[in-house]
Amino acid sequence: MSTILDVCKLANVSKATVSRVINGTGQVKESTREKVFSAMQSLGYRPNRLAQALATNKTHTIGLVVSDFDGIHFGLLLKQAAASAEFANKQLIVTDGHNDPDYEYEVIMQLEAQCDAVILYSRTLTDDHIQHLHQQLTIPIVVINRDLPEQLFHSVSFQQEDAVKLMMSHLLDNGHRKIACITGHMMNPTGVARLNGYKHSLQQLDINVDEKLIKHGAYDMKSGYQACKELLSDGIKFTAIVAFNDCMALGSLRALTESGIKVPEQVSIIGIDNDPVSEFFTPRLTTVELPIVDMTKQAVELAITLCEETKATHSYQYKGLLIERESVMPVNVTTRD
Amino acid sequence: MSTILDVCKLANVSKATVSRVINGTGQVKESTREKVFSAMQSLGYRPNRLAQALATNKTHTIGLVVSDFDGIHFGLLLKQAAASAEFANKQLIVTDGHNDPDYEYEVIMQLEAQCDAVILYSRTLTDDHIQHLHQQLTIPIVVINRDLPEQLFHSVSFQQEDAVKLMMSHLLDNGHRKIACITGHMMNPTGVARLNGYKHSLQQLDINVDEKLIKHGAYDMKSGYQACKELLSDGIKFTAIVAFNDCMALGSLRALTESGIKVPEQVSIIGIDNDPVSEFFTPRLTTVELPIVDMTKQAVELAITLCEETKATHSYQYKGLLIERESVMPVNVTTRD
DNA sequence: ATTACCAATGTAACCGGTTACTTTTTTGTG
DNA sequence: CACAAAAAAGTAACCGGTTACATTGGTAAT
Repeated sequence: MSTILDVCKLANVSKATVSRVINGTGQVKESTREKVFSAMQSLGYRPNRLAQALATNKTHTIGLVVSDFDGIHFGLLLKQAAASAEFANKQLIVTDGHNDPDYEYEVIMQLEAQCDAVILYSRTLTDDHIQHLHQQLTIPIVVINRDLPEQLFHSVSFQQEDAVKLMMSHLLDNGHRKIACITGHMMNPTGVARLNGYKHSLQQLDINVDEKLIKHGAYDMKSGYQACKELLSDGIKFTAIVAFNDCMALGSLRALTESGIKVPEQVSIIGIDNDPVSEFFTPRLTTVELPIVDMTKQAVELAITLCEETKATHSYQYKGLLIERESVMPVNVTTRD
Repeated sequence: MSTILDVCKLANVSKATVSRVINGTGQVKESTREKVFSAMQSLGYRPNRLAQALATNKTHTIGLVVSDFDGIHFGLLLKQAAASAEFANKQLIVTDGHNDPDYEYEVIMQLEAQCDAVILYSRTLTDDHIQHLHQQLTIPIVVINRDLPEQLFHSVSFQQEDAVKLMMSHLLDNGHRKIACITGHMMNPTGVARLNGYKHSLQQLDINVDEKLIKHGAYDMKSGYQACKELLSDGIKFTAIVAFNDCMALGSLRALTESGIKVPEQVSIIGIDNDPVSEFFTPRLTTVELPIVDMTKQAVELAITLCEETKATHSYQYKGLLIERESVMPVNVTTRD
């Protein structure tokens, strides 16, 4: 690996001049520029980014931290983040927190010297953790898909409660009253907000919230499957399931199918996310879209903006959109009670 | 962000001493060690990794480059890589190549100063590209899931052709003779090897290879879906489909279901990967497992080993394992011709 | 021809660490 | 108590760049 000194020797100029050529700064005579260029060329020289970063205190890198690499919208999120970052000529470095808040906290603190900004998609950190990070870090932090108590940080969030209300309305409009609910983790605000959406929707119609209809999942197919199995073995009647993401909805679809229960004829299912796989199951899953791609794009753009200007708190909020497919139908009169 | 100098002042010692305390090297009196520790503590000091890397020429980081962030085994791969890296106390930095060989090449070259080793999971780079990289780079590179022409590089690979032969045997054993094939990209060795597996399996039984039964996909559900639709609209008879990954198998399952064709009663389907979602479709997909988790673990361990000792070429090869579920059944006699 | 100015380049300090080498302090021994 | 050896701490160069400032040389104006 050749260094700037090798280029200096070959082109017979000083470090400063080479640096000027690399960065296109200052005044350099055309002939020397060419000399330097061809020296760089023939050496296959590439400036050492670490050294550049150290000298300039600019890394041209944005960090993306997710709680876990098999997270929910993971694929779309990463893909869009990578695309947006490249578009802005920034390096993206992606890390996960192994679902461990302490580790995740440490990872982020470590990232400080390596990034100009951090995007955080966390489901394990508490609000306090994030608050602390925000105070400690000298680089901006953009929190994505998370409801913060107040608009203290830069954030790109989603109207969680309203989205669930949208799901519920769709079911309620179709005559469903006994609606089972498969939630996500309850330690973070997202799960709580969504559950509120479920409960409030029922309460608005004076329908009793039956705790036995609520099962806690972990956002993956298996837990959706298991939650549904429990629901069935509990022997409680229900005509529809709201799942707090598509994966769990699809897991429960499988559980129902296995038990010989027809979807949507006997039980309707609605998910949230609009996960790309949802369209390929039979029946195609009705869902509320969580526009993770747009949100990610926004988050990256915001992060990049913040690298240059540290302005006031920015925050953006997105909302859900119902995507009707085939997993919901009007409640079957014979099954109604 | 405090630096080593801040610690020096507070603890009233020199940089060298602080450095010794940080790294546990050299002789330091217990009392000064404590002094330095508490100074670091109260400042919340964290050594700047960039500076450390520059000084030592060791980054304690391994780079993972994938061609595209929605790649095939992507989730499992990243998760395992992250876990293995953390276990060895290495930082993992993940980047994608936007499916563009030139960009990917450049990304890898850029990584040189930032990593001690690179793991490459590429489906866009040609063998020549990889060869070049290998020559240019001063850090070791481990190629995963890719058949290299000769054992020139460190690699963790998979017996692609044999795996497809395994799939084919399973179908052939079940009496299938008209077997449609949904391939992946044909510009890289994996696709070619797999297609050879398909053709050779047939040839061994003196069955004609009918090019009309071969459709090219792109390893995602949509392309599997489309390939199958084409197969159907072409009006060619087939009793089974081999797809070169589970996603495409599941896409074709959907296409068949949509067209009212029963799987496996009328058409059998077999995939490869053992993608976690395969179990949740109905029927559960029969597949050949590609042990990506084990392979990844091996690759990371190899990469880490190579950071210390640059030894002879290591290579590991894994093979497929048939996982029988419900998407394959003996050919229906009435449909046989 | 002198001066002034500006373009082109070089010098050296700096970013935040590590480390070979040197100096100072402590300890042990006769 | 003197002195050698060992332990502890400091000094300064270095990693590979950037950049403020200094220097050089050429050109136009006087």
